Amino acid sequence: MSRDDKDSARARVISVAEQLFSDRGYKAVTLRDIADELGIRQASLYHHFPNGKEELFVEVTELAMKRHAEGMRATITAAPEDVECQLKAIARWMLSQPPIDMARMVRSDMVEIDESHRHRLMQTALRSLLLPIEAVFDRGIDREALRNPGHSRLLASSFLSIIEAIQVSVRFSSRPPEDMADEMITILMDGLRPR
Amino acid sequence: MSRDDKDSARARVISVAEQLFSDRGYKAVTLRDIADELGIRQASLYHHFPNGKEELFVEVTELAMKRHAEGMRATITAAPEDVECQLKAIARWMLSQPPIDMARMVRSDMVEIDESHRHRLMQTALRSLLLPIEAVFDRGIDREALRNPGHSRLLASSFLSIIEAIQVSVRFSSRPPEDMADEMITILMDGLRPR
DNA sequence: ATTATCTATAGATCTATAGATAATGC
DNA sequence: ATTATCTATAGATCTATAGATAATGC
Repeated sequence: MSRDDKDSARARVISVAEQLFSDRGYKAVTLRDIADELGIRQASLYHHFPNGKEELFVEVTELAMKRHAEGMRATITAAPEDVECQLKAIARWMLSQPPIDMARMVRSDMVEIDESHRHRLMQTALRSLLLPIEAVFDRGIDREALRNPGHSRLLASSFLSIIEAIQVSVRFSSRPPEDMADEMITILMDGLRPR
Repeated sequence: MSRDDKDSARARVISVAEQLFSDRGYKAVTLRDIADELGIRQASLYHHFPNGKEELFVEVTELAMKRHAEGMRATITAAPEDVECQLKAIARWMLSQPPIDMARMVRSDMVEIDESHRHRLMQTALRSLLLPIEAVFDRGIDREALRNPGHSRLLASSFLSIIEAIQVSVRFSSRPPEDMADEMITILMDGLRPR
């Protein structure tokens, strides 16, 4: 088998695993689910991931985080130097990716894996997702395009959770998620109070 | 055993199960986990819930939803007729309860249970959590205390997800969650843009 | 007599390992 | 020769059932 096939076989495993883990979480997805989706046998997964399910989950999550870190960076630098524009661009980027349920990740998935893996993944998630958004708010505050809201970390995690909620609501609404994100970002900027 | 003991034994099971399910989700919590926490044997749970794990989960979730519906109602009627006050009161109520991860519930937990149970629980969650918050926003819009933001459902689910995010962040921050909620509600009302 | 627990265990499912077989590249 | 799959299966874990035993109320 060629180097390409080797890569793409492993990449296919990761891609299917990411979809399933993203949807149902670490514990609820079995290796059998992943193998079935790939049309191979459960034991064959051990060729690509000799250390089994946890290794696969860690790898899937790390790759997703790497993708997010790079996607965020590219999205933000490509957007105009304006907080509202940058947030809307970030929202579009996030909505183009498989949903991340941070709450589930922290409270359900992470507790099932090794202490050392957990610690590293948490750091990576913080660096890849939360900090870039936080930086957008901080730059806005520096430029006095935002008044100082006190805690940009809280703002960033609220923003993230709103995007996640929109990704859930897609199941029940036919409204384009980008519309919903734009609407909420406008509200964050201008407030609900009439003027 | 007295009627009270009967009730309280069952109630203890439900209480422990709620804590565990709330923390780690349906699939990740085993009946053994629940029994261990109660200091009884796994099989003994079948005395209280003859239909097993799914019945227990459905009952736990329905009771939690009933509690939320009533808590929301009481909280909102006790609060002043002012959107900001009512939202802050709702936030305090939610923060006093075990966290609900709506995204996990919809995407992970609900897919593991029976179609009919799922359907009913989803309806109950909508009625108990989302609609009361939506109604607060709608009344604010009617009174012209809010400008019409278009979609109060989106607003309600965003609000809920912000509170949930705060409940997660309690793990990493020593800041009182009520402070964080108040800060985010003020931002929702007044916006981030300087004036 | 009723209620709440227990022990023992069946049957299903899940992760992981060992070793065989097939496909591909040199 | 290397890589990717397969079959077979061990061992752990999980849900659920059957029937025994202990505790409580009348």
